[in-house]
Formats: sequence, structure tokens, C-alpha cells
Amino acid sequence: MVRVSEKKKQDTRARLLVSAAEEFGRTGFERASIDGISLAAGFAKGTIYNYFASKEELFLAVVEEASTQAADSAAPPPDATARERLKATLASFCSWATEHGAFARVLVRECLMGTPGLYPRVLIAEMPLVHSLETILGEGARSRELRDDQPPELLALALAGLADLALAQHWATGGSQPRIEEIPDLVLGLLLGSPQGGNPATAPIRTPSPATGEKGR
Amino acid sequence: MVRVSEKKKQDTRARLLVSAAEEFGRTGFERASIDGISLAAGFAKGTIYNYFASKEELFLAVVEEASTQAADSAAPPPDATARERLKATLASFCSWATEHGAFARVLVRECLMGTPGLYPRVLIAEMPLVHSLETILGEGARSRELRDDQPPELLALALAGLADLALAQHWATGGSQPRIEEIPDLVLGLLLGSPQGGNPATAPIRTPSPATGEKGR
Amino acid sequence: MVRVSEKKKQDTRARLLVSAAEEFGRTGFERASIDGISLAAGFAKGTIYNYFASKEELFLAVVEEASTQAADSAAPPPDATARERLKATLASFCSWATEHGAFARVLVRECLMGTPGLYPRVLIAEMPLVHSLETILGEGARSRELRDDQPPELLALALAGLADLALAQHWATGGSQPRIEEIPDLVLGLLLGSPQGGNPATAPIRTPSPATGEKGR
Amino acid sequence: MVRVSEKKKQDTRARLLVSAAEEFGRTGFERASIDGISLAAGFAKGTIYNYFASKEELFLAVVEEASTQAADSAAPPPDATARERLKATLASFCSWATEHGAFARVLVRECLMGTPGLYPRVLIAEMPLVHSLETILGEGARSRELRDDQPPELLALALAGLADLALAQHWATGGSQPRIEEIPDLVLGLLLGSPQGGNPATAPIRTPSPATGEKGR
DNA sequence: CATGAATGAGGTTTCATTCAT
DNA sequence: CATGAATGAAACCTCATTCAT
Repeated sequence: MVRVSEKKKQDTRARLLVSAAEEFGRTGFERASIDGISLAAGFAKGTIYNYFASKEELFLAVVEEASTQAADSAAPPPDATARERLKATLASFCSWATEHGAFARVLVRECLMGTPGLYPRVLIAEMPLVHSLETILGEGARSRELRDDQPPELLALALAGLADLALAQHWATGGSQPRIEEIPDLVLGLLLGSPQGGNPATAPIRTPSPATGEKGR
Repeated sequence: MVRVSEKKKQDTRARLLVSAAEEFGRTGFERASIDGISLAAGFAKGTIYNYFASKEELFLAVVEEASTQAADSAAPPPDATARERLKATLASFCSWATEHGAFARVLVRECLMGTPGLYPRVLIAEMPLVHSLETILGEGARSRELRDDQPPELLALALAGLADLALAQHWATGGSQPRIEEIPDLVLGLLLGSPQGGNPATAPIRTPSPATGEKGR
Repeated sequence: MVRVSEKKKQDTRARLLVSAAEEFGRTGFERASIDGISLAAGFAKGTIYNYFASKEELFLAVVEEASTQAADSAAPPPDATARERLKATLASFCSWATEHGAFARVLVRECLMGTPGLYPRVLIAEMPLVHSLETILGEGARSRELRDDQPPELLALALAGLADLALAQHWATGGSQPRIEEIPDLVLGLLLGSPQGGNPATAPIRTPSPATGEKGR
Repeated sequence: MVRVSEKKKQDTRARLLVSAAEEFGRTGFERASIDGISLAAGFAKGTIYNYFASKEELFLAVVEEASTQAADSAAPPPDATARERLKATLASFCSWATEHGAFARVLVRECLMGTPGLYPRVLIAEMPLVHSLETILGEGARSRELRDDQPPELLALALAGLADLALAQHWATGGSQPRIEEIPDLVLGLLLGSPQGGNPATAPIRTPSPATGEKGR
């Protein structure tokens, strides 16, 4: 008896969360209508209050869920070059963002813009991503596979931030401008230069100083 | 006679705009209160409707004004190296952001987060900045002063985006985390590598190829 | 088999009634929560509707129960002076009020304040008390033990009313202002004068008629 | 300009207060609907919030107004016997209650029943009445015009309480049961005995002392 | 043109009540 | 008969907007 009811309850909660993520992701916290969320989920107005005490609690629950999902999506990076591992990490984040667009949108939105009392909690949400990136960047820098002119934590933040920006633009342009699959390479290209194929001579990102550039050739 | 009256009108409008920028910048579009804006400007509730047809129009006027200011702030870049000109451009954007914090906050906020029907208009607002950057980047790439592995318009967007993110963090942390003056070098460092002092050997952003990197040691 | 089930049902009903009396007595009809009442009684939200059709019916059932209890509490007045019998009657009412505070509070509250559609029913609730008082007052008046300048039914109403007021104040002051045991003497003192010590001949509250009064001088 | 507006505003406030008093007096605090009050006053739903910040504030304003009115209604008692002054005091209270039934009902209701957080403030509201009565009772007791077997403050409270009860019954019975004009004599008769005709010397309700009472017979 | 009282749509939230399990 | 998830009417309150002064 309890089983069935319990399962159904979890299902209802999940449906409400999805609906809320969609609404929050589309219109932001303020514009989102609680009634609308509950109705869109296929329930009556009041039902949502059997699960979340207030609009704010609902929003936080969405952020929490998104955060958990994002963290879980961080597949253990494969055993490969640092750059490939960075790409895999970003790709799994992006692919989560594709599959659970609504939650991702909420997360990215708030990461970029920081609702007053919410910023700390949202920041935590992207921490796993930033941490993974930072670790790989640090290792890559030590092994000289990757640039070491900037602290890894700064580069990690920049990678995450640019990925967020790219996602935001992706959504804002209706999915066309950068396509999701392009994003990892895009931001890596920006911050780490283009990947080299077999030709080491074409170091992608380089500020050829008169001294180094010219002389070297 | 008309002059005086006209002047006064413009003055009133300007005061309302400043007040609106402050409120919008602090609390966002939804939370901002028309009453509060008008009162903070020293007028009664209704006055604001003699100048702006609606809350949305008021907001757009603020964005427009911010955009104009930002464009005007783009001091003609000095005659110097490409990197110095980029830095000067970013610096003048940041210094405008410092002096007219309210307007800047609105602009950056919306650039990062895109209120639904507003994104196009806001995008236009940062166009002058992006364009200036793009021009310099293009010239720098052609003269091989700067990296040429990425299209200038992409780099320009990334520069502007990272600058926005840095400003947002600056404001979110109460002005401490990156200090304003650090921002130009910060984002240039991320995307173009550290500027070289006397040592040409340390090319800042470079993906050391096996040939150059490892072997060389 | 039916017995047991029937008994259990009555027990459940009784527990719900007690819980309801407590809630109604503490917070009044409007503020009282059906959920709270049912939960406080140890049942789930819906259970209460298996016993009472609506909140109003539940309230009326509480009043009914309180009324019955109050009537039953009217111990047969002892064989003593009229004043002592009045005191005993009031005392037993007060002692019921002490023991079943929740029900008493509901009754007194409504007697004093008359919820619109409820007044008639509540009035009936205190009828046994008023009737007992009236009878004793009538006998006392006829025997000249007690004042006869006012109709007994009026005095009875006033006694009951003042007792209610005293109880209300007792509860409102946290039980200190008039202590319960003081109440019978308090209201009797107000309406019948202070009790005389050894001299039964002296009618305590009396409207000296020309005949009795003047002559005496 | 300000004059007209100011006057109109006061008028609106007064109309809202009257409407609120009627609603609160009829249905009590909980059942009363803010929207309904504003609409009944001839305004839109929201207008009332331009004058009172919340339902509770509105209620308190009604109590305050009722209190002020009741205090003002306490006509300076005429220069006459103590009993006549008591009667005049009660009569002016009752006549205020007749003229401003709505406010009076709120006051009496709450005096009798005590909404939780409101009791103190409501008590203050009837203080002027109780005080007037107490003063007269004290003087009357000292001059032996009136009974002196009970402390004046207790008698004053009892007078006010019985008057409230009588008013409540008056309203509950649709105005017939005790008629308003009868109330002063009714409660005075109950607590001080029937008034004497020509003989002022005979204290009506008296605790016959051994000297006066017993000896005489 | 400034004013601010009035408006009323719309938002969040509560809670008595229903009903399938 | 107990349960508690779902319901939806209705409450309070906000605030952008209008308009007579």
C-alpha cells in the first residue's frame, strides 16, 4: 500500500520538478508562475504545495536537482591526453545540458547572473565541473602538455564560464549558433589553442613575439 | 523660453534614467518598482509615465542609454601595438563600467542572461565594443602580432564575454575579487597569453608540441 | 464482533471530539485546522470526515458534547441555604470547566460572542445551568433569603453571564486573575452582596421597601 | 490642491473604516474579506491597501477608531446623584453603540472574546468607560450613596461587562430583547439594586451592617 | 507637466473537502 | 474504515498603469 503510494509520490514530485525547471529556465524566477508550473505538469494549482513549501523552495529544489545531475554527468574522464580529457569532461556536461535542457538552463542562467540570495548555492552547483577541469589542467600544466602561464583554477573558471556563455548563446539563437557538439572544441580552442594534428610546428595559440617568432623560423 | 522648458524636460528624463538604471542594476527587471524609481529620482509615482510609456520601455531606454555611453566610452585606441590597443579598449569599457556602475550593471546582466524579448536589443548594445575589438584583433592577426588560429569575431566575442563575466564577479564579490583595473590584463592573458616582457622564450599561450616542448628541454 | 467494532468507532469519535475541542477552544472556529485536529488525535487527515460531515458539523458536535457535559455536571444541589445551593451549582459548573477546559472554553467563548448561525444552539447549551440557578433564586426570593427586587430569570442570566466573563478572564490572564475557586463567591458577591456570617435574617442585597426600610430607622 | 485631495483622502479612509467595522462586526476578523470591505465601500479591491497595510492593521484601526469614539462619547457626567451619573455614563455609551453600531459591535465582541494578540489593545479601548464608572462608584461608596461592600474597580468591570453582554444579546436578538434604552437601568438594577423612589437615605444594595440592619427589626 | 488616489489583473498561498487505494 | 494525494475556491496582497486635479 505504502509502496505504490510512495512511488507515485516520487513520480509526481519528479514531474513537478521537470515542469518547474522548464518554466524557470524559460522565464526566470520572477516571471515563472507557480500555478502555471503545476498545471503544466498536469496537476491542479494547489498540488505543488504538497511538495514544495514555497516558490523559493521549489526553485532551490530545481537547482539542487540540476546540480546533482550535472555532477553525476561528470563521467570519469577517459585515460587519454589532458586535452582529450578536458574535452570529454566538457562534452559530458554539454550532453547533460542537451538531454536535460530545462535544468541546465536554470543552472547556467543563475551561474551567469546570480540571483541575490542564491548565488552561493548555485556556485556550488558547478563546482564539480570546475574541479574536474582544474585537476586536469593542473596535471596538463605540470606535464607541459598544456599551457602553464595561468593558474589552473583561473583557466578552469574561464572554461566553465565560456561554456556557459556558449550554451546561453546556443539557446538564445534557437540551437543553431554554436551547435552543442561544437562547444567543447570551441572553448578549448579559445583558451588552449587549436589542437595539433601531426604538425607540431603550427602551435595554435601563440603570441609570436618578434624575438621568438621570427628568429625561430 | 522653450529652451529652458526643453532643458528641464531633458534633465528630468535623465534623472529618471539614472534612477532606473540603479534600480534595474540592483534588483533586475522584475523586482524593480516603478514607484521606487520615480520616488528615488525625486518625483511622484505618476511622473515617470510622462516620459516612458511602460516599464519595459523604460528598461529599453536604460539599455539604450547604457549602450550609447559604452560606445562613446570607446576612446579612439592609441597608436600602439595591437595588444596595447585591445587593452586600452577594454580598459575604457571597464572604466566606464566603474563610473556609471548602474548602467553597466544592467547591460552586463542582460548580456549574460538574456531576458527573452530583449536579447537582440541588448546584443546591439555591446556591438561597438565587440566591433572595436574585432577590428584590432583582425589587424593584429594579419600582422602576426596576435594569434590567428581563431576568427577575430569569435575572439572578440570571447573577450567581451569574459570581460562581462569578470565584471559580474567583481560586483558579486563586492568589488574585491578581480579588481576592475586587473580585468583587461586578466582576459587578455586568458585569450592571448601573458604579455612578454624581455623574455621571448616564454611564449605564454602555446600548446607545446612534442618537438618544441619536450625535446627542447 | 459488532460490539467491538462499534466500541472502537465510538472511541475514535470521542478522541476526535476532544482534539477538536482543544483546537477550537485555543484558536477559535476559523483558525482551527481540520488537518491539525485529526493529526493531533492520532489519525490522518481524511479520517475525520468519516465521522463528521464538515468543519461546521464537527464544531456543533463539540458544542453539543460540551453542553451535555455541562448539564450533567449540574450536581443536584445539596440541601442547604439558597445561597449555598447557588454556590454549589456555580462551583460544579466551574469545576467542570476546569476539568474539561477545552470544551468549556468553546462553550463560554460562543456564549459570550455568538457566532452568527450558532447562537441558538449555544444558548441551549447553558440552559440547564441557567435553569438550576433560576429555580434556586426563585425559591430564595420567595423565602426572602435572597433579593426579590429582580426577576429570578434575569438574575440567573446575569449570574451565568458574569461567571462566563470571569472564566474568560481567568483563561485570558493565564489562570491567575480570578482563580477558578474564587469565581462562585465573586459573582454571588456582585449580585447578591457579601454573605453574612451568623445572621441569616439579614437579606444581603435588598432593596429596602418603604415599609421595611423606613420603619427600621 | 492639496486641500481638496487631503479632504477626499480622509473621506475615503473614513468610508473604508465604516465598511470595515460593519464587516468585522458582522462576521469577525477571520471571516471578513478585505476585498469585500473595499468593494462594499464603493472602491476597487486594491484601494484599501493605499490606506491600511494589512488586514490586521485595518482591524486595529477600526478598534482604535471605536475606542476613540467610545471615549469621546463619555459625556461629562451631570451634576447629580452618583446613580444618576452612572446611568448617564452608561447611557451615553449605549447611545454611541446605537449610532455607530458597527464599531461598537467590533469593540464589544472583542472585549467579550479576546482575539489572541489583540486583547490588550482592545482592553484599553474600554478603559475610559471603566474608569469613569470606577470613579463614580468610588465617590458613591465613600458618601454611602452606593454599596461599598465590593471594590469599585470590580464593580466597574462588572458593570461594563454586563453592559457588553446586554448589548450582545440586544444585537443577537435583532434589537428586541433588551432594548438599548433599558440597558443602563438593567445593569444598574442588577448590581446596585432598584432605584428608590423618594427616599435617598436608603442605600439600595447594601450589606446590612449589624448596626443598621439587625437592630432595626 | 507633476501629482497621487484609484484601479484591477494577477500572483502566491491556504485549506476544507473528495476519493481512489 | 483509515489513508493522504489531489483538488480548486478563495483569501490576502502587489504593483503597473490610468486619469482627474
